[in-house]
Amino acid sequence: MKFSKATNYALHTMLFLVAAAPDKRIGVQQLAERQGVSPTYLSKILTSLVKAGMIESASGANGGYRLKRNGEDISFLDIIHAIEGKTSLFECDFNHGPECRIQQVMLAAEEEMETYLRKKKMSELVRDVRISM
Amino acid sequence: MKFSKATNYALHTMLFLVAAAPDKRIGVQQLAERQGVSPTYLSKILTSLVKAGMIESASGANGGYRLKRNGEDISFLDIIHAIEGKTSLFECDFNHGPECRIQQVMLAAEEEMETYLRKKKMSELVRDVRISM
DNA sequence: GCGTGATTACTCGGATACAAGATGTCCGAGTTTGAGCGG
DNA sequence: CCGCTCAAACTCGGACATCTTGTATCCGAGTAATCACGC
Repeated sequence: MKFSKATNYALHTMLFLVAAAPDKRIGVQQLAERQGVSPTYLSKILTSLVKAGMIESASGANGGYRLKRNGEDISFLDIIHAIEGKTSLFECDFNHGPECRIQQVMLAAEEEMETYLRKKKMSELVRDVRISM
Repeated sequence: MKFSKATNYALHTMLFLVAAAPDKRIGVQQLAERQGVSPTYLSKILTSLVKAGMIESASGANGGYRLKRNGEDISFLDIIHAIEGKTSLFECDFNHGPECRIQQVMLAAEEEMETYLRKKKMSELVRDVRISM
């Protein structure tokens, strides 16, 4: 039960893109170098974000990634769901009646966390990005 | 990013122990059979709960597991921490200054979930246990 | 009846096996930009 | 100066390699209750 490193990479990349000029494309090499990851691996991660509709990619020279949606709209939860998937963290799969009380508690707990992450937008952090990155 | 099956086994076992007569020892075979797990594997999981001080084990004939602490005191979080460990779910390990804003947000989100799970006690579910198990 | 030893039922812990997912790497293919060259 | 071609820079996507973690099994060892037996 851990968030994957890929999620960390995705979050940092998104924070950087939101902080950068929104109409500027940024190459995956630059993004990767900044975080110490291989470009191809980061590219694979960012593909998930493209599919989720948050960013768009451009091939060719001067290609790269660019925000598609407004930074105000992108929440932590959006990014996490794009990388980790949207299935719930806990699944009770043995059959002791239709609903499992334990399952219900765990789902409610998860919902607490998600509510927080849904409200937290990327743009909130932009002001501090130059200090913390 | 998923809770392990072991956590599910541990939660269900604890729920059963809390619901059972608190002074009665229950063999691992009975507990395992009820959940469709092998006894040795469940035994390994329960060892973690013993080390956490929630239950105690007795060897030999008529041995088994028994609650050590009061069921009222045992929260979901206690059990989850015993199985999954207490390290935080998110760790930003690259060095861009002492505190990472992303890390802070993720920790706060995790804390939201943990607060809920800390308040939720096993004994709250006991009333429904015969229906839901 | 009573102690003593053997048997039985049980848990404990380490070693091992297996599967799945996370984490990366490699490479060929496609795409866009821009430079160079010939007219 | 214009248009064409070609090379360079770049991303994309699939295939593969590796490592870690979760899941589970097996087996020998230890332990406690109980049974059987002999005194």
